[in-house]
Amino acid sequence: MSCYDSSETDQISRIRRFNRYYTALLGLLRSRYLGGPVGYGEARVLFELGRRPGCRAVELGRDLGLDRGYLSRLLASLFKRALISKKPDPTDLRSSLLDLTPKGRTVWEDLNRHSDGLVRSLLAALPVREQAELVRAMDRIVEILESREQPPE
Amino acid sequence: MSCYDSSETDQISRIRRFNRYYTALLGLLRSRYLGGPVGYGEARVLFELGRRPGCRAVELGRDLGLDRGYLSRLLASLFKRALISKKPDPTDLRSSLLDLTPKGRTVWEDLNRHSDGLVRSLLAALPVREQAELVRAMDRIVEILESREQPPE
DNA sequence: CTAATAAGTTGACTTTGTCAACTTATTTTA
DNA sequence: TAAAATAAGTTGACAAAGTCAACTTATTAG
Repeated sequence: MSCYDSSETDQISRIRRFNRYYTALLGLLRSRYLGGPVGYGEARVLFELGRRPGCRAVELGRDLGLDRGYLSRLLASLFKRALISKKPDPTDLRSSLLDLTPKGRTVWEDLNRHSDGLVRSLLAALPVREQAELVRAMDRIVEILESREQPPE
Repeated sequence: MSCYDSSETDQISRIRRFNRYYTALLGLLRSRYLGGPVGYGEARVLFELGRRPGCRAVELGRDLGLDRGYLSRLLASLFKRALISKKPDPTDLRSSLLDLTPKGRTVWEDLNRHSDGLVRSLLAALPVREQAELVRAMDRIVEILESREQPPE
């Protein structure tokens, strides 16, 4: 086995190593949400909604991979706290079009500032060259994975 | 803003994009554990224990980032099902040295086969050049992040 | 020797996620 | 176009995952 072994087995174990490493890192970032104004699930919904104003629950669920029932409750909770608004979808009476309220937008901005801060402190711990290389590698991974013919459903 | 903008703001948003993408991917992989012989938390513990025979609970907890109480219950459950064994730690009567039982080792092998299969099917959806590039990018990310002076606690 | 600290357990609790039944609305199809 | 299939969303009942603090016992530090 050479120093540049690229056997399938080796590749798999390296990817799994990355997955372990990144699971831990994301867990760390996620833990920094504890005690915030909204839970992690709600934060994900708010965040996505902030990026796609006027979308319907089913789209949020698809994008975030959330169960319909769970999402329904998350939305109900956000609605009760006046962070999101609903208006009737003119093309489908079963759905509503969702939006952030001004208050929700404020929380959204706070969450973004918070997330940015976490990532910023990560970057700050690296030399400038590594910062750039890190970002390039991440971009490339997304690019490659998105090019798959059939992303696993 | 040039095509190769590397302002801090831009880097942060690209990292956050990667985090979103990879959160979804890990969630997908994780969901494939549903209905297996052990839950996801137990699987993580088993997996780590398989790689570090004879370790103590506190080390598992550190490495996996698990709460002591939660871990204690996970271990109790694995013990009750005879997947792990304990023997007294000669140097500290509060701790036990943990190991997989033969049965636990079998489950561990199944889990690994399963995880390998998930990753393999991911790789299989990519051209060979991209496979290699993907793995290289992942290695590099781990390398860079591990070089940080103070990994966020 | 005492005080502080660490490993692990337990109880009580919250959050997160899953599943299926159900209602209402839309789409398909015979 | 009426009946059947499907889709969006809600709800109840659960299960899994994770958190927190009090507690016991053992170890270490002062």
